[in-house]
Amino acid sequence: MPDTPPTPKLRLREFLPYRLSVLSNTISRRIAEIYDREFGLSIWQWRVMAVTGDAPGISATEIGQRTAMDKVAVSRAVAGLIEVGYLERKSSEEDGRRSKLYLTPAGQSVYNEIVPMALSEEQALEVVLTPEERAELTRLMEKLAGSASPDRPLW
Amino acid sequence: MPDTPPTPKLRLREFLPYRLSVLSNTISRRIAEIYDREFGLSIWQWRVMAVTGDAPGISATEIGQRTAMDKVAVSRAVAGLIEVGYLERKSSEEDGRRSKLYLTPAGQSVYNEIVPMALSEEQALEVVLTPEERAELTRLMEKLAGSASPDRPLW
DNA sequence: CTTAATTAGTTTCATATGTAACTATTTATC
DNA sequence: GATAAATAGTTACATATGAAACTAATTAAG
Repeated sequence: MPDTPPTPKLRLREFLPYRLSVLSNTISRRIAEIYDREFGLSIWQWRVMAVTGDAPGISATEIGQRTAMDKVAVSRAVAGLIEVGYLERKSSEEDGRRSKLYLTPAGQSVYNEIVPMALSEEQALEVVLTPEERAELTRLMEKLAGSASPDRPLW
Repeated sequence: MPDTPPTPKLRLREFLPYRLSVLSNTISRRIAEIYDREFGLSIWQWRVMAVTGDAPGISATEIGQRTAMDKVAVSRAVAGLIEVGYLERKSSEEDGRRSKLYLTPAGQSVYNEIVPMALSEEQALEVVLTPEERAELTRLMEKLAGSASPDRPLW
C-alpha cells in the first residue's frame, strides 16, 4: 500500500504573493490616506489626475490603459473629478464617442501640489535603498511582471 | 516677482507605489482565480486555511495577526469556512471569549491539495529569477516594509 | 466583591467595487 | 448606403469591504 505523499510546508509569511500583497497594501494605504486627507481624492482619482496632468486631452480608455484601471473605475473617477471641478471634458471632433479630458485650473493647481508630495513620499519610502538597490528592485519587479502576465504590453 | 517653482515630472509607470500595486494585483488576481475555481475559496479564506493548517487551534485574533487581515475579515472568512465544512470551532477552556480553530477532515484534505498548488504557482512565478535574485528581492522587500511601517512587528 | 476598562468576536450599515447590460457612435461588410 | 460588428463610455445590480456599534467574557481598580 503506497504512502500518501506528505503535504509540503507553506508558511504564509514566506509566500511571495502574500508578501507582495501586504507590502503593496501597506504602502497604498499610507498614500491613500494622504491624498484623501489633503485633497479629498481616492487613489483612483489621483491616478486619473496623474496621467491627465501628464497627457492633457487623454481619453478615458487611454487612462485605463495607463493606470491599469478598468473602464468602470475610470468612468467613476472621472465623474467624481468633474463633479469637484478638477477635470473638464470636451468631446472629440473626430470621434463622437470619445471625449478628451483636461485638468481645470483648480485641478492643475491641485496637481502641482500633489506631485511633489507623491514624489517625496516615494523618496521617503525608498530612502532605505541605495540607488543600485532601487534599480535592482525595478529590474526584479519587471521580471516578475513579465512572468505573471506574459502577454502584458511592453510599454 | 519670484518665479513659481516648476512642477516636477511624475510618470505613474515609474512610481514605486503604483508599480507595486499593479504587480501585486496581477499576481493576486491570478491566484485568486485558481483558488476560487478549484476550491470555491476566496483569498481571505485561503489565508485562514493556510495559517490554521500550519497552527491548529489558533484563535481568530492570531489569524488576523498572521495574515494581515482585520478582525471583521477574519470573522467572515471563518464563518464561510465553517459553513462549507472546512473549519471547526471549539471554544477555549481558559478564555470563554476566545475560540480555537481547526481544519476538519474535509478542510485538511483541501489543504493538502491546495498547498502544493500554491507552492507551484509561486515557483512558476519565480522561475524567471535566480535563487540569488529571489533572496535579493526578499531582502529589498523587507527593507521597504520596514520603511513603510517602522512599527511593524519583527516576526 | 462591584464597577470600570479591556479584549474577542459578530453584526450592522454605508460605501466601494466588479460584472453585465445598456446607449451612442463609428467602422466594416455586403 | 443599409445592416452588422466593434468601440467608448455609462448605468444598474449584486457582492465585497471597512468603520463603528454591539455582545459577551475577562481583567483591573477601588
